[in-house]
Amino acid sequence: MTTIRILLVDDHLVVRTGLKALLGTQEDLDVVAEAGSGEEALSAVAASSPDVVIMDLAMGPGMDGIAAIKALRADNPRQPILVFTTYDSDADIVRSVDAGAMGYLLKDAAPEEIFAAVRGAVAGRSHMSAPVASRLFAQLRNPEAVLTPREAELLTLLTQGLSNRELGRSLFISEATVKTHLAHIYAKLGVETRAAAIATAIRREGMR
Amino acid sequence: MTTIRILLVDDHLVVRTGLKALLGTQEDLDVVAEAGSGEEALSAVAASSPDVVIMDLAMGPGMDGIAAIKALRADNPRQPILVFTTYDSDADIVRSVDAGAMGYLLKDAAPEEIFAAVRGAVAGRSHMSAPVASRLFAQLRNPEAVLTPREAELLTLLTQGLSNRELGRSLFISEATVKTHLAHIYAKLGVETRAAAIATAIRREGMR
DNA sequence: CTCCGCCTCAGCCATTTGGCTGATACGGCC
DNA sequence: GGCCGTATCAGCCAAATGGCTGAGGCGGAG
Repeated sequence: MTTIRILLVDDHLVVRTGLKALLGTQEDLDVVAEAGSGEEALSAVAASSPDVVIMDLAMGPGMDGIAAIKALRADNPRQPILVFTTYDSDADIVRSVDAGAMGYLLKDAAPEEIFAAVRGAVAGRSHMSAPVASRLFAQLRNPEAVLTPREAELLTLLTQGLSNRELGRSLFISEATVKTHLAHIYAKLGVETRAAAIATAIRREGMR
Repeated sequence: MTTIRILLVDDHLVVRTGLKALLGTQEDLDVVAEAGSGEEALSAVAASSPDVVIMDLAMGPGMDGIAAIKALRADNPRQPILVFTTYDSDADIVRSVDAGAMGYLLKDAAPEEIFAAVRGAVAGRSHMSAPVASRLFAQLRNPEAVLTPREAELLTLLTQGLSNRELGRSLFISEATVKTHLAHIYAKLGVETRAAAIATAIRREGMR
């Protein structure tokens, strides 16, 4: 049995240490490199060409996890990448899978689940924690609730606290159009006011 | 030199493992118990009476970190407690100190800082990570920007997406009063609209 | 006791937002 | 070619929001 060589990417030393300790209990798993940022991750992959990359999404200033995944995939499209993060926001999940992640683990996952996901990733199998999977299924069940690109763009600005006038100016569209988009967004999010939309978006969609 | 007996409280096994590994490198520090929830923390303290409790604030369902601190302090007012968390939100900092925490560490703190904080806590010294301290100082510099209890209460409901009418009903006050409070809140947060207030509150004050 | 901060409420008015209906245009799909 | 989803815009009207001034009660600090 060949050992699986792993790169850990997380901006918290404590998390890296803990993960390394847990993975170290398995004979076939070996952490060969660590990175504290997206930039470091890129050079670490180039230097040690790991079998699997385990990456946190939230990573302080600079390149975030999604961007790092994309960059890694651009260099090597077959590099298996596992997302390992605290939150299961719809937006993060979709963007991660979109960026090319092989799996999506939550930080409260049981060690066995993590081990299985790592081994599976090398074998080409993808894995998601149960709460993550159920969220994805929920999205698939009512695709009409998925925001269009333009709506998502508008929602992002909305959560910055912009008024309709400002939204129009920022996106080079009229206020009328802004109102149309907003009405659609409200319907899809299941809310009736801008305030609730912002609250929902920041909490549920992970727009921070 | 007597060894310092530590209780770790964090709902993530990975974090507990990492922290234990880091603390284990120090001869005088010994993790004698772990807890994955506030409830577990209470019985763990009763069972092993640690010298220091290191506690995460965010802890899944059930009792949160703040409540756990209060409960611990109620049982034993001299129990040193260190908060160890990811975010440095104003609200969390103030509430932690208020609840009786001896220190406030961020999860990206250097190991040496964590060790020093633990040893200091036992000796009766309090410690806060630099970003945390600067936030507290900022609050002290302009006390007029601190929300009154009633305003904070209103802001919490505001971030749930309630309308003025609903806010009034929830707090048993007239809409006129709601508007007065809101005007004060906007001024203190440095925003001009409800939307911006919600965005600011959720992101900066940590109202999730 | 007096002053001040906090909480409460009222009225007025300008602006913003939300709900509605309807319309044009473009691109992909069958 | 026709249909559908997306994006764009208009006009109208009701409701919600924000800015302003003013004011009463109440409790703590000086």
